[in-house]
Amino acid sequence: MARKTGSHSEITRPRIRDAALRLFARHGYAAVSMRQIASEVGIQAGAIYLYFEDKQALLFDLMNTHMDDLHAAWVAVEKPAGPLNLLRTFTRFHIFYHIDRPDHVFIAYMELRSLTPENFAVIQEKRRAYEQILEDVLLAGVNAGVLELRDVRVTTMAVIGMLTGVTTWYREDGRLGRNRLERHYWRLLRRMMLGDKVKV
Amino acid sequence: MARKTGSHSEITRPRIRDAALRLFARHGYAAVSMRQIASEVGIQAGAIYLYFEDKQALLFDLMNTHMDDLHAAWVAVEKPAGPLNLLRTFTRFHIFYHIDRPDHVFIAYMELRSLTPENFAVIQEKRRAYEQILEDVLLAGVNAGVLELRDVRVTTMAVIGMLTGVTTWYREDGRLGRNRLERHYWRLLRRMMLGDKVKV
DNA sequence: GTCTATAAGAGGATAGAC
DNA sequence: GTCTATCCTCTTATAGAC
Repeated sequence: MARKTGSHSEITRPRIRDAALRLFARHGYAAVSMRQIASEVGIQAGAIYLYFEDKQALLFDLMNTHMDDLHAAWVAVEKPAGPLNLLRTFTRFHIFYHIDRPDHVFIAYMELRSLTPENFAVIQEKRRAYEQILEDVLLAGVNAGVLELRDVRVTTMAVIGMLTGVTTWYREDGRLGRNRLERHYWRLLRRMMLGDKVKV
Repeated sequence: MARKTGSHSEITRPRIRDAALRLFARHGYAAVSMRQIASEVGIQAGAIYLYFEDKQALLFDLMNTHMDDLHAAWVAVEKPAGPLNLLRTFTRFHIFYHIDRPDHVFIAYMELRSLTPENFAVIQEKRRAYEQILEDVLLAGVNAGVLELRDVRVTTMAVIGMLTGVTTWYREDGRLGRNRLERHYWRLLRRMMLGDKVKV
């Protein structure tokens, strides 16, 4: 039953997404024209409207898919027992997932202001839900008496900021490999979380 | 000798800067038109060109002034003796300076990609120099045997990310006052920096 | 110093041929 | 499904009146 004749839907649509993702990340949503995106794909500007209602729908599709993929990826991760092991797993997951998708992350953080109010509300809620994952991990650690934190919410935001900040400076070909990077961050985090219970 | 008759240079120019700063922060450089900026000030678009060569010069002026002010503000801070006290002072300075100027910070981080290569190089170098301040503080702490850090550069970036991330969620009318906020962050930082030397 | 008017072009989006 | 052609609006920037 699959459509075949002359249809490139399954090829062109993802190619438009890829081009838009890269261009939006590089120059910003407002600075990129439909003509530029089309040119990257090798089609005409008008053809984009066969796949996306308008420019805003294209941006929303990129951000929304990213947030859904991020959630799904975390769900798929095997979770170890114990709050501290779980925190380590989240740290590793977050850092690796983010440095592997710098363009997605950049857009998801930077183009929130380019969304319509309705679309913004959707994305913002998914961001909140993701932050909640970390907050729940920390809360479990506190309740289990493993972590010593005065304010779980503030700590959550501090950790998210610290981890996500990696994407702003990490380079794949830089001095540090991804594994050493992750271990450094985990060392810092572990100290931060455990207080005087840490044995370095 | 000051010019007086009919000249509003000293009034209009800063008003253009203020309007542009707010609009750029809210909607992004590329999404804001000269007409919008002029309209906020109550002048015509053409009048902006009396004060700034073009739109790019306006953006650069905002970012460059911000970086210079940031450096100058740190230089003006009274520095205590001892690496740990100095780190505390830097933490407090960075958090307060940044949450007091959310629009400046937002632009300085988000609109780097909107700068011409020449202007980008200038701003990037000033950002690097600011990060160096923190790196030097940490280095002094390590050399004095007060701080225990494996990799000063990575720690610097982690701390900068954690501190600057505050601006993405902090609200002046939120649950937390600025002083309690700063103390929370310092608590986390102190643990992170001191390792097993900390007494909580 | 600010205005109106305008140049010269790029923007998003659509219509209709093929 | 993609093309060309086009509409109409908005853009940055300048010229010249006042």
